[in-house]
Amino acid sequence: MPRSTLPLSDKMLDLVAHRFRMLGDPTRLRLLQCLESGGKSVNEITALLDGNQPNISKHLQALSDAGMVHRSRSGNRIYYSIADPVVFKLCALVCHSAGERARSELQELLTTKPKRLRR
Amino acid sequence: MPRSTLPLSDKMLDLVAHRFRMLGDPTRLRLLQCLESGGKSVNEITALLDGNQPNISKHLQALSDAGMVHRSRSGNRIYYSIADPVVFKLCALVCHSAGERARSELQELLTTKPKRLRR
DNA sequence: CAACTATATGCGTATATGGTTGTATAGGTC
DNA sequence: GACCTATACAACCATATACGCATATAGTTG
Repeated sequence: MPRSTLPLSDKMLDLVAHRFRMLGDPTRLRLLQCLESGGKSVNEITALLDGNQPNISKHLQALSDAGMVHRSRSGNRIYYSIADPVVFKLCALVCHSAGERARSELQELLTTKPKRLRR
Repeated sequence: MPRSTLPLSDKMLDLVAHRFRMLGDPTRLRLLQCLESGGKSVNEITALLDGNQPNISKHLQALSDAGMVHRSRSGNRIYYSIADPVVFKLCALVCHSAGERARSELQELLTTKPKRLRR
């Protein structure tokens, strides 16, 4: 019985990959970012992000299917909200890591190719 | 940090999305998992994962381009190794979150009927 | 140089994904 | 009921991605 979590089962790998793929699109990241300040209706989101409604709706549904946002109806509209704030933690980690990498790349560029770049 | 990190710039959004997309494929997750115990040559990885070499090589290159693995040559072979262990933290977070969701979904299935917002 | 090994690349194909447009459906209002 | 709004769905196109095969490159050894 696989007790250790690291050698993930194939199903778990697919599941995890699917979640990462959900985060792998700028439009969806924008959506999540937009929802961080609180749940919003599709209309509000569409206006805020300046996108077209069907596209927004499709991405929201994808996120909803993945269980990353929660939907609830209120009269005529449907409100979406963050289902699991862990996404922001993930983003923060990736941002930090990406920043680190950019910095170290810059460093390498500066040391291997001496250029007069002042800061 | 001079600025708030949350309203990400478009470029940063693309970069973050790209990194998430790199993690959004089961084969690449397997690759990373395989490298967690230490750097390995393409040959070793190919054997361990029972995949075909060109495919493995291509995924490794993608990961390398994204700065998530390191390459180093030793004689005839090329060794790949994890560049940033943050990927495992990310995976752990997603695994935990996905597990939570699966559990709550099961719970919901057992207690209520599937909700439908349409039709 | 030839032969071998290890890794990378190019190509064709199947599939997945994102975006746009048009339309259908649910709820609210008159 | 007729009509309006908000949202979802379907069909389509373009692009991206993953894979497998064949082949090319790089290094090593005889």
